[in-house]
Formats: sequence, structure tokens, C-alpha cells
Amino acid sequence: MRYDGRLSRMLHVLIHMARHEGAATSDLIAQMLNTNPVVVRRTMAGLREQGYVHSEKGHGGGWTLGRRLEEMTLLDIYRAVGEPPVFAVGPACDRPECLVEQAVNSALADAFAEAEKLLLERFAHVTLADIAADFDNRMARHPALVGHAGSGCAS
Amino acid sequence: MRYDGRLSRMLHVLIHMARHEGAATSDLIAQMLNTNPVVVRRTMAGLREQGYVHSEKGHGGGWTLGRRLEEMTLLDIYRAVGEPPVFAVGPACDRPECLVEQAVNSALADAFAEAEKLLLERFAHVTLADIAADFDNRMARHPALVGHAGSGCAS
DNA sequence: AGAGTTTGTAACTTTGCTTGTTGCATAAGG
DNA sequence: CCTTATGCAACAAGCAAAGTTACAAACTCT
Repeated sequence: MRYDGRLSRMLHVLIHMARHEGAATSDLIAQMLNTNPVVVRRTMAGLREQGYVHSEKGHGGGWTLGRRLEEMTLLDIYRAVGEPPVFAVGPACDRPECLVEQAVNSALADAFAEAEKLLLERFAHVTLADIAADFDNRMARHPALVGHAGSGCAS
Repeated sequence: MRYDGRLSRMLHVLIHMARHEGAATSDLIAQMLNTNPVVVRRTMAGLREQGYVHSEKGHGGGWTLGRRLEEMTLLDIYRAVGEPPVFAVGPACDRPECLVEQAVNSALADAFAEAEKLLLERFAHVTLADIAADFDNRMARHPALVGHAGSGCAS
């Protein structure tokens, strides 16, 4: 099962935008994300509704930040992309009336709820500025490695 | 994104098997899970390899437990169904060489690793016997509600 | 031995979701 | 008024999980 990379992508974009002079077009962002502009608009629409970004039409238009990086947490962005389900594993619902199934799902739900709580608490304590600072560290340490550094990607 | 219900289903089946006299056929199990016998065999194959169940061909054949419920934890079964990815959200890998993307993914990976650790630790401390005991409680409290009780299913 | 059951497995089909694509309307700027 | 952008809807493509079909292998019982 393929996972949802929207949160990661939007964080990626927002930090780039903070370092970018003026508005960033959907086309430019699409190149950053190796995708196409329509998908960018679709995804960014959620962020716009929450005021994290603005969009302008016409010449010189595009996307701009609605807040500073210090004022956005991972939790904010997670919610803005629609609070997608955190877990790829979950309860089955084949025989909703079966008490065995209910007991199983209850045990699983307890464990997942606890893990989700921990995760979201952590999300709430990390700002985009924290990530940008980490980026600056990486930049300072490995300026020559851009284009070659291992990334840990599965692909 | 639809989640993976295999863990839940296998737990469901194993507890039923413990209460069942003799071997349970794939057909019977398929009815429990509201699916078909070939899918059952496919999924149970993983459990068989790990020794949690046995299968017998021919007359009177079918599936039997390879261990007592006290000797199986949620973690055991999670692993036996192939340790499917726990999370439905994850790092994107659109520009593996981009240091911003790397910083983002690193922040996310840390948070997810912590949550996964907590989850699996909890899985390790819950046996199938614990769930069966919870089932017994539900049975004692609501014997007349079978077939009507709300289940919390999203469906 | 033979009939009837049941698992094992491979190949194919179906289904649902995500992403990509196209087309056009709308708005801003020069 | 032409160019550049976003906004949005409708449709196509790709992919993975689940369902289906078909048949071989193995076991039991009479």
C-alpha cells in the first residue's frame, strides 16, 4: 500500500517558498515536486483555505506564504492537508455484529489511539522554522554534496 | 487511502479457531470474514509459515491453531502477516537530492519512528488471550445484543 | 481402489483510489 | 487586448488489493 506524501510535499514547498523572492507559480512548484501544476493547485487549495498561503492570479501571480515559518507547526499543516488517516493498518469491518471482531478492533483501536496521540503531540512541537534550521545545518555541512547525498528514499 | 485489515482479520480468525471444535475449513473462515476461501488461504499462508496455524488437506481437514492464545501476541501476528507498513503518511521522494526535502523527511521520520516504537511495544504486551477475555466480558454483558450492537465501524 | 473433500497455487478479472491530463472559465497586469 | 496565472470540472491512466476461476495435489473414509 502506497503512502500519502502530501504532508511531506507541502512542508517541502512551504520552506522553499520562505526562501523565495516573490510569488512562486504552480508551475515552478510542480517542478520542485516533480509533478504537474494542476496537482499542485489541488493540494495547495487546502492550505489556502486555512490561511497558510495566498494565491494571486495574473502576471507576477502565484503562491506566497500567509504566515512565517515560526508560526506553523507540523500539526497545522497535517490538519490543513485534510488530516489524512495516520495509519495504514486498521480494524476490519466484515461482521460488525460479531463480538469477537469488536473485541479485536477495540484492542487495536486503543493501541492506535495512543500512538496517534504521541505522534500529533510531537507534530505540535515542531515548527517549520525548526526544519528550516536543520536544512541550514545540512547546507553548511555538505554544500558540495547537493545532487549526490544519500536520501534514505525507498524508491 | 484504504487501510490494511489483515491484522484485524487474522486476530479475529485465530480467536474463533480457539473456540472451535476441530479444524476450520477455508470456506467456514471465509464466511466469518465475509470474503472467499482463496483469499483466506493466501493470507493464512503467512501464519502457517510461522507455525501459528497448521493446515490439513482432505476430509475433515482445514485449519487448526499451532499455539495457545496465551502464547501469541499482537506483535507476533503483525509480523506473521508481513509487517505491513504501519503508517499511511510518509516521506515524499520527489527530489532525493534536495536538502530541504531531506530535512523535512528527517523530521517526519523521527516522529514516526517514535510512534511506531510505542505501538509495537504495546502490541508485544497484548496476547490473544487478553482479547479473548475481553470478548468473554462482552458476551456476559450483552448476550442479547448479538446482531444489533453498534460496532464503531466506519463502513 | 475410488469417491468425495479440502488445501495450494497460478493466472486472470474486477474494483477503487490516486494521480495525471485536458479544456475552459476567470482574473490580474502590462 | 494579449499574455500570464489560478480555479475547477471532467475524463483518462496507472496501480495495488481483492475477488474469481481453474486445476493439481493430498488426504479420509468406505
